[in-house]
Amino acid sequence: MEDLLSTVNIKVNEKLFLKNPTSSELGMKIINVGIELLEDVGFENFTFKKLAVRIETTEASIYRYFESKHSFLLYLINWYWGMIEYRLLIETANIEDPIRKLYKSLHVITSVPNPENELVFQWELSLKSLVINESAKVYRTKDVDRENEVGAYSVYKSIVARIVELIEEINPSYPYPAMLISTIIESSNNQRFFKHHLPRLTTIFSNQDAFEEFALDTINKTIGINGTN
Amino acid sequence: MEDLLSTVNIKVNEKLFLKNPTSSELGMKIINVGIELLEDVGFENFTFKKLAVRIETTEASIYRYFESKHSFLLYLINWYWGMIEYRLLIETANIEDPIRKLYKSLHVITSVPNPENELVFQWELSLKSLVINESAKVYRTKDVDRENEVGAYSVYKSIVARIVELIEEINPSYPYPAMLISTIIESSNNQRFFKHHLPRLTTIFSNQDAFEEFALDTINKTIGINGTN
DNA sequence: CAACTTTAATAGTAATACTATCATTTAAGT
DNA sequence: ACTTAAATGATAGTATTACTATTAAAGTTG
Repeated sequence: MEDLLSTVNIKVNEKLFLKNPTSSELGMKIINVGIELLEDVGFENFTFKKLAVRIETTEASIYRYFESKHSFLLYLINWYWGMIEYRLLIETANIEDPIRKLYKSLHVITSVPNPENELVFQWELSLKSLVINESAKVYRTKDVDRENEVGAYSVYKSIVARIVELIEEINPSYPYPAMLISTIIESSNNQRFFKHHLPRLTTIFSNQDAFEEFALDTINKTIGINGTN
Repeated sequence: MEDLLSTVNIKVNEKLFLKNPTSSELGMKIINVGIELLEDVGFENFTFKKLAVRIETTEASIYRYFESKHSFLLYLINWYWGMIEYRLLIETANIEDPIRKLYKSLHVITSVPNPENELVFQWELSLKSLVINESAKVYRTKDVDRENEVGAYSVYKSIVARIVELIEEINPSYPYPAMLISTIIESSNNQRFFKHHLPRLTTIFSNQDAFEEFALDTINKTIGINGTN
């Protein structure tokens, strides 16, 4: 698997920025250093002022790209989803068996990149922890509906729809495919957060990724796959 | 079931307030009107200033009770958890069969109060929607660890632990009880939020509570209960 | 009714979340 | 090389937020 970012560029909904940050050096710096700063201080303590200082530009310049720190976060999360959707596409392209396809999809969606492996793109790790730590905040605001109208969540929805189709192919009588898959996606982030901060709320195995196992076990049992994966 | 609130008073960790709001009229107003205001404007737009105006007091007076709006939210969520723990205790007290006990517990934890039924306590509905809309924000901050140290999440953890025990009694070989139960709890809030704002991420049945069914189905299948509910 | 606690009133501060203006640098086209 | 446009930098300013501090008034208790 080669470097996706350098070859493919992920399109993000144009309503999420004022000016495309991937179109300029400053824009790219905002993204790169922004992810870093978000990781360091957390969303609530993150300000464009701080970011401006860190990349040696001005607040006003950043505001030319993004309306607010909230839409900046939304942009980053959407970039992440876009990347996942792309990976979903290419990494499952030549798999015929819907069950294997589902397993692969689950892996793409829920796994955490292993720092020992080659990274698929530069800020893969930071972005993933950003998603884990902050993504739940992004849609739980009074603005969801407005944002949803301009398509801010359509990538997320289409990822869910794609997996729902797979589940329906495997077991058309399972009644809750969308619930199941969005539960797994959200839980992936939750449980990984718990693991670091509230370990008694989760289950930890020392040597392997408990969440992926749990997800697989849950999916298998709920939709009724009894294969020997 | 009589009015719990009027007879029992839910103890909330003392580190979560500067002065116990249940000890005075103003304190109670802060809670009551605070819940209302939070529901109206959402956590990000909520300020003590606005609350002060609405209850005709001053910002400074509110700050005597709570350190910040974040700790106010944390207090409310903890009050909610405390209430759930209490209900868990009394509503499952005389159930012997661990499976029935688990089902009842699940209901207490995940159900949304039906406005057509008698309410168990006054702000039951508002508080529940507060939990649904805002609770994910409460622990996903850079302060979790510090707050966790002073016990801000112990009620939540003890609720999870209680259900984990039940699951272990029912099926000692199920490997992920804590993950399963915290997933269900978090998902309960998520899915109900999705239902209102991002319906394509969830499954909706017109005539019944799809989430409770889903939760039951998932629990039954994952831990291996094949009874007839 | 004195002592004490609680609240109200007012003021003030540093930081946040922006918007506006204008000068300067850089890049792109002819 | 020259003109024009676009992007950035520098600076300033505003309303709101998230507090803290001080003093006065009101209510409560012993």
